[in-house]
Amino acid sequence: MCKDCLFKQPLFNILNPNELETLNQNRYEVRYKKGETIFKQGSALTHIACFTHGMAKIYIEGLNNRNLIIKIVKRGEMVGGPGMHTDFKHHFTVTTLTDTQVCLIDAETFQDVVKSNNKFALAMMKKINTQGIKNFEKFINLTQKQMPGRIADAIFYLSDFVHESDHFDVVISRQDLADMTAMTKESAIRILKEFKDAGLISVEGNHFEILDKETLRKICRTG
Amino acid sequence: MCKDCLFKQPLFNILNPNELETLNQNRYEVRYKKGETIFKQGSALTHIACFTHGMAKIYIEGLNNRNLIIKIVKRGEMVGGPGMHTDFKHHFTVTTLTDTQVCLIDAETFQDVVKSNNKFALAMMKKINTQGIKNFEKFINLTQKQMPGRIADAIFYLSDFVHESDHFDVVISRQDLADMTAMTKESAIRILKEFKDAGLISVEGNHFEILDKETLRKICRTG
DNA sequence: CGCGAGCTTGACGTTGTTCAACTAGAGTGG
DNA sequence: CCACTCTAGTTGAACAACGTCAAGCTCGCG
Repeated sequence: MCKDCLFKQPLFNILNPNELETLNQNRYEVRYKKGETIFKQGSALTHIACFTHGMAKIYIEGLNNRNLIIKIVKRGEMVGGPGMHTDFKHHFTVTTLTDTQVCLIDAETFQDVVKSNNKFALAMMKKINTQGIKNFEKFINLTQKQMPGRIADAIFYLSDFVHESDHFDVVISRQDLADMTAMTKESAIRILKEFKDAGLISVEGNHFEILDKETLRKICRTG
Repeated sequence: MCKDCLFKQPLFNILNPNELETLNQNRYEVRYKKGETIFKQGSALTHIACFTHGMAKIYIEGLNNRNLIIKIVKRGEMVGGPGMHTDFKHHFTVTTLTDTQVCLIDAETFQDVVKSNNKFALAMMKKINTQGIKNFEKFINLTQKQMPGRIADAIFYLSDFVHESDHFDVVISRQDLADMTAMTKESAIRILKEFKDAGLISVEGNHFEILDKETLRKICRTG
């Protein structure tokens, strides 16, 4: 039942019981194993996903088999995409990083609710625009910073947003880290080593630890 | 009068006469000379702009005085930005490329109309998401293509969207071209020269002409 | 014990930037 | 009308950043 869901989007509290029940009637739960694909870029957008367990990476499949990871999603988050209300296709691929459980809500039903509740529509717009602001920052990060700045950004993203701790075990591979920062795996590894040698971070396999937040933050700012 | 405006967004046809009149009551026209700034990044988003004459560049002010041009707007287009419905700040700067005339519509009034008319709200969402899809493409263009691919993209953008012709006089400087493609002015010039020497385009000062569309398109795709 | 996937390292080549010099044209004042 | 200046554009040489390729490593797993 959506109304009792502990992991639902705060957004859904705007809905009245009827609307929430409508969504509830048009959803189903699915479990994915690590590495499975929930949405595939180019395929039809028939559902939106709400994460109740696990994590996934959202990435754009670009040129020459290169990917660009734009976001890592976790419990409580909702994934629709810019295909919603437009061409109803997926413009990115979503692949799980851990075993994952999601609720898939019918996209048409969802759009009906948006149409019927304009407070909800406004909140959705706010959500979309907030993502837009983040994308602007990402543009600057990816196009105007050199590799150390981009890796530092990624480390803070993992620390502040994904794992919410200064020391954490990453769920992503080195290749994924490279795909977040628009560089090659080898380069990403080299920068990590530089940071490690400089005493900014500690890296042992998948365990990361931020040691010198100040300096690392400075590298973020200066690029 | 908005209702008689020849250059208004098709979007506004969704509004009923009352709503359109509300906007009409809360707008004013402003003329800008070439090079003037309409919106400044970081300042308060109090109005949205509808272009009735002229052109402008929308760019993000990034690191070390570098800019990233994300769009060129012209007559008939509306500029709000992701600050709308969120923090009500501008997240980019808009500077005119020619003498320009715009209608500035009060942002709060605009939001009231969005709230009251959910068909309009949905259309706005569609518009925002369409821009989101374009931003995704831009991510790939800027991060996964080398300079020739990026310049070729920019040339097609100018040809297909801005000037709508195979031969045109650009309104932007070489520096602007560099800011569209995330490279230095010198690099942009060099690539233009390469294209010229290869017989793909003709460039005389500000006059551009696409000579070999096929090859240029191929450069776009392969990066 | 061996296999394979992900990780790491080094040498090398390419791509793109920096810096400095030079050019052309548009305005400005004598 | 002629210097003069200012800006945008152009070019080349040196250099730094980044990618490619190939080899070796580690560690979990059958």
